[in-house]
Amino acid sequence: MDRIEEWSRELFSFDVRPFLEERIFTPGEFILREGSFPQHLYFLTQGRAKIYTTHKNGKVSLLSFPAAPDLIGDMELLEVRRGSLCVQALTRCHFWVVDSRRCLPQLREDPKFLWFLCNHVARRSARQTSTLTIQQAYPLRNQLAAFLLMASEGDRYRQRHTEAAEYLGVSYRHLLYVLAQFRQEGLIAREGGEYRILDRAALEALAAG
Amino acid sequence: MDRIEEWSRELFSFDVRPFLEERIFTPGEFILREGSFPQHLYFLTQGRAKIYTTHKNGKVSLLSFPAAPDLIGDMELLEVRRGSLCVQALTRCHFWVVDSRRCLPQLREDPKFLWFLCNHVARRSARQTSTLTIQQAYPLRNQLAAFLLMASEGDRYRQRHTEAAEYLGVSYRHLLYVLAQFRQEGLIAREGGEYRILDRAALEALAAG
DNA sequence: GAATTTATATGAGAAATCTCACATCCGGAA
DNA sequence: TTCCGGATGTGAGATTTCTCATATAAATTC
Repeated sequence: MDRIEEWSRELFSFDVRPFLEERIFTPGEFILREGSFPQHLYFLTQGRAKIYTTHKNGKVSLLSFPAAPDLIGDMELLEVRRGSLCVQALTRCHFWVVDSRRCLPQLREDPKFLWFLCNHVARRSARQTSTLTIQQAYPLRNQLAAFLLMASEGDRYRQRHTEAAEYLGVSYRHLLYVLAQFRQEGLIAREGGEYRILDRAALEALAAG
Repeated sequence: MDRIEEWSRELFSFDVRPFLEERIFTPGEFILREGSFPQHLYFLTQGRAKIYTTHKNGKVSLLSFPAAPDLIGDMELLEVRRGSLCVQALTRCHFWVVDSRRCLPQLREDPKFLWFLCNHVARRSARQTSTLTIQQAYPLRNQLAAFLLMASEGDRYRQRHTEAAEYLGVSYRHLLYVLAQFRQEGLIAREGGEYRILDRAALEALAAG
């Protein structure tokens, strides 16, 4: 496969292929589980997963939906986190898996890879900053508007409400409440099993705060 | 100053001193302002600052209180953020300032520095993940307990309520409400201008969820 | 020192959000 | 097919949190 060669040349200064393995996870399968200590770096090349954590009070926080191309296991490589999150495949997921334990010395000396990693982690941090402050400053109404726009394909929105609630950090009940409000205001409409965006401009205005 | 030399040897493979400058900010002074594009990396060696952002609806989110040793301007160096945050000195702040524009080529090739940067950014991201999910899953009661323990020195808590409210992402009114609750339950007591922690164990239990 | 701002404090009522209860619908497993 | 767990939807009432008004104390400015 020369896709691998091209890709590995782009991200690494050294030949990473000896430490590389291709791997496929089926829907529902765990890439990382709470309490596990991965020794690998997972490059998601195809598919979609979800990252979440469960709290002592039983609530689940859905952190993100990584989709190809993305990187999983970076925080664990940097040893800033120790198995506090779950990563689970949503669709069939293809990975290029780097045995980071075996090639850690090379990784630590590879400016090309490290620059990529810095950018990757920093981008995630910037997203989190934004999510965190928006969540502190606005009610669900505004956040949901942004989420509808972000998670819809064209005018169609078809996410599981259970997942959306966990992602937005509100109760299922309240999510349905605000969705009903939007419907009543003519911003969205239900069509069979999914929703259709009727007034994109109004949602964008809400999302912008 | 050989403190600088020692420090620069620890973080950089190349001689960073030609690009280095020492700088002091007085309390209240801005290190970064909203809308500015810093071309520098600020190593906080002494003092304490605050990072915040203001939303369109007027609310202020206090993100963190960087204290020495810490790093400011890293996200901007990596170009994942463009002047959306304010950083303001709380106490007199001493910095070692690297002119990152002039030495960007060296920085991008320096695995020692990049490894440090990765770790730094990743640690911040891990903190944010934790903050974000805890905030989604628990009411102020629990978060405040954690904050009191974190922000107190010994048994004494003496933070500005205005700042605490912005940091915790709740209204001033509500913060006072829950503080009064804690007082009534005998967890804390007011002593002059400050508070004293009476029942650390109970607070720890609350903080743990 | 007077004036002005900023922080502290508290009340009342409204809005946002949560919990729990219950009904329906659908897809997969036996 | 039947059964069952999960997802959807809705109601009622409780809890958390917000907004606004108001008052005083402390700090800053002039």
